[in-house]
Amino acid sequence: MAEAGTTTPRERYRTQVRAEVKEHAWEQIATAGASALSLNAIAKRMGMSGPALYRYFASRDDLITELIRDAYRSLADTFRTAAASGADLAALAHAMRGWALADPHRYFLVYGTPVPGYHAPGDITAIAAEIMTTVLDAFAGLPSDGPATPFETHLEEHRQWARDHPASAVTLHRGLTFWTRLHGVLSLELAGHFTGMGFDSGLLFTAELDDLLAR
Amino acid sequence: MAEAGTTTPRERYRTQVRAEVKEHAWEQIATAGASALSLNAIAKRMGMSGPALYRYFASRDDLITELIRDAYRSLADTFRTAAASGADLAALAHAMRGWALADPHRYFLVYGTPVPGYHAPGDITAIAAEIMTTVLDAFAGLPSDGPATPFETHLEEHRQWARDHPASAVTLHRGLTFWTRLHGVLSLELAGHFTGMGFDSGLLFTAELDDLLAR
DNA sequence: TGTACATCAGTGAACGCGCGTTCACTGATGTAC
DNA sequence: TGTACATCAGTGAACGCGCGTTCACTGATGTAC
Repeated sequence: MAEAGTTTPRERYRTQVRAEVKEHAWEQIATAGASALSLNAIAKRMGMSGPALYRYFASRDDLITELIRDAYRSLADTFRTAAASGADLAALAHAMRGWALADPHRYFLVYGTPVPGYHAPGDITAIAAEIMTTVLDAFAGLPSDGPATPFETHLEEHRQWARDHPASAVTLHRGLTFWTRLHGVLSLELAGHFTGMGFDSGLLFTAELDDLLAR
Repeated sequence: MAEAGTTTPRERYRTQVRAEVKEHAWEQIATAGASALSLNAIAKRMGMSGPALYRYFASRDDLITELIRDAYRSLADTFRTAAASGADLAALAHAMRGWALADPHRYFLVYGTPVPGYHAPGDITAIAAEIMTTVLDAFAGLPSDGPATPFETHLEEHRQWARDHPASAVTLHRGLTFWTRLHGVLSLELAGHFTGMGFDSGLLFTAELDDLLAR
């Protein structure tokens, strides 16, 4: 029997094949969109028969869920790593932009058109919360002066999502704004709504960021 | 022969069936997503055989393109109507929010995850430009003081998209910011990324709008 | 007003396709004694 | 070190399904004289 914490050759093989399936899945998503993802097509590309993949994923939905989880995880890790190495908000924002541009299909799998009827399992929701926490932490050091706005007053009593976070309502608002503004530029840019307009969307992103931090 | 500008019964019938097909198409998109849209399924729902629909739409892609065109058109009309009745920027923003909330699937067909390989025909691009023009017009009356930022300087020489619009670079920037910030809140809200967080996303939207107009 | 013809909506059969998934099976790899 | 057994990866056949699209055809509606 294998020691605890050791991997057997079979386990390593399994892990490797699963990873290879996912790689092909991402390729397919990039080529034809997530809705065209097909286990049979992936199997064919890998030189295997269709049913073989059922040794590795319980179903097509199972594979997609795992891709979504990986996508969330990779953003959370990007943020955590950046924050751990002392990144400020600007660095965090650029890390996010880099993550999104590196693979737009991955961005859209997380933040794009939702699939009707699909509900993410709880652990994915937890990762989303982790991401938000990183953002709030990054704001925690900044001074939050000025009178509270109506929305911030509202947040005082509607902060379930940040129940365990010590940030003030003003900070929560700044965190949310950070989040929505970055997504505003990124989602339009990645979906191609700026193509042909002529300006550099990277500069627009930076301008938004500057405005955001110049409070 | 029918007089010019008159419609024959047959023409009226055609128009009506086409509209009915589209209605069922939207229902199907709402139920299972745009990728699951199927001519055969629509035909069945209408009590017709599949091939019958080919009298009304050249292909499945043709139908989808028309739905996208209709979606763009309805937003453009919403804006135009609002602007024509003297709406200010706040009213324009709320009109947009209303349009998006009235039918999230319609919003996502336009601003959601792009379909790999799909290129909108020229007339659709023209509608998108019309929408942007309405936004810029609404900003035209406002004072645009203060020193130009780096991005605004960039816009001076990269304003192909607003070639025919008299707005200053500062105004162009404000128009773009208006656009990205509203989409930032709306896209996250509609995709459900705020569900369970506890706050009222309408108030966040309004807060963004207030900040935007309080320059 | 009636007849001959043209137009056009809709049908049913058919083609070829790929999908997800199940099942019984083969053959290789690992495990226990 | 060798033998008996268990585990597990992968196959091929099969099921049932719905898809987009074409085609030859029927029957109703509209048009011309």
